[in-house]
Amino acid sequence: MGKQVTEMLKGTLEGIVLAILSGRPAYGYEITAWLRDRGFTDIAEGTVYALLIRIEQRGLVDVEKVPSQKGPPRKVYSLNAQGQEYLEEFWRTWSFLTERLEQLRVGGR
Amino acid sequence: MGKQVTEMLKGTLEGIVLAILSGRPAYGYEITAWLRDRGFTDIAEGTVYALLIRIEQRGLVDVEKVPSQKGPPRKVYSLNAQGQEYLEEFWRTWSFLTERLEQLRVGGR
DNA sequence: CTCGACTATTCAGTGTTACTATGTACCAGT
DNA sequence: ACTGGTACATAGTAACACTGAATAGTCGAG
Repeated sequence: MGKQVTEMLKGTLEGIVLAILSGRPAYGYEITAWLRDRGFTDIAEGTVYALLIRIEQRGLVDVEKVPSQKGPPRKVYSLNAQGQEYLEEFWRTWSFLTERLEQLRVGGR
Repeated sequence: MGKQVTEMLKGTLEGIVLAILSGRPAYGYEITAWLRDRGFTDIAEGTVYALLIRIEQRGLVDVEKVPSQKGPPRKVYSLNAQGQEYLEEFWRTWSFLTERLEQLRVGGR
């Protein structure tokens, strides 16, 4: 991908991760793999972990340490009520943005 | 608006401004007013000017100083070929992002 | 049993971007 | 002159993603 995506991801990557977690609990390595799978080829691992710590400190997710069969223990994150609320706010903001952008795209004026 | 929009705008505001300029040339004050009009209520003036200087230095726009009837001369920006190309790349990146997000929104998985 | 491969997390340092808060300057109408 | 609207610029700050590396556990191959 390119630098454009990197900058565009600011603010949205957080929503993406929260949206993933709203479907089911997940841990960092898993989320990174998921993103890579979906075409976000150059999201650094470190980025995801930093983001997870951030949303944990803001109280949007609950964390549980789960032993793994093949590696160090996983930190499994799940969306809590506050996170759910924040995610809904995220979708509203996202809708607002996409609407404006769509207008610009077709109208160009 | 809120903090969420602020972060989401990083990377997209640039595209928004370029998209505006693809419709017709415009100057900073005008662009700011346009944005405010469209609901981007708390985009600071300074932000737009800084952005314009950035894209000018990257060679995406041409600039012309035009005297104004009511104030200091305007710096009118217009999209050049390189900017057009960059804008198209922006739309591709944007499409990629919206597709993923839309999938996440409906699927939640 | 050691080495490499894969799993899994963490962290220090950097660059980009938008915000806040000013400051400068020009013009019109009173 | 003074005020208000027009128009641009800039210094300092905060947030976020990236780079690059370090740390650590498990497993299979040689």
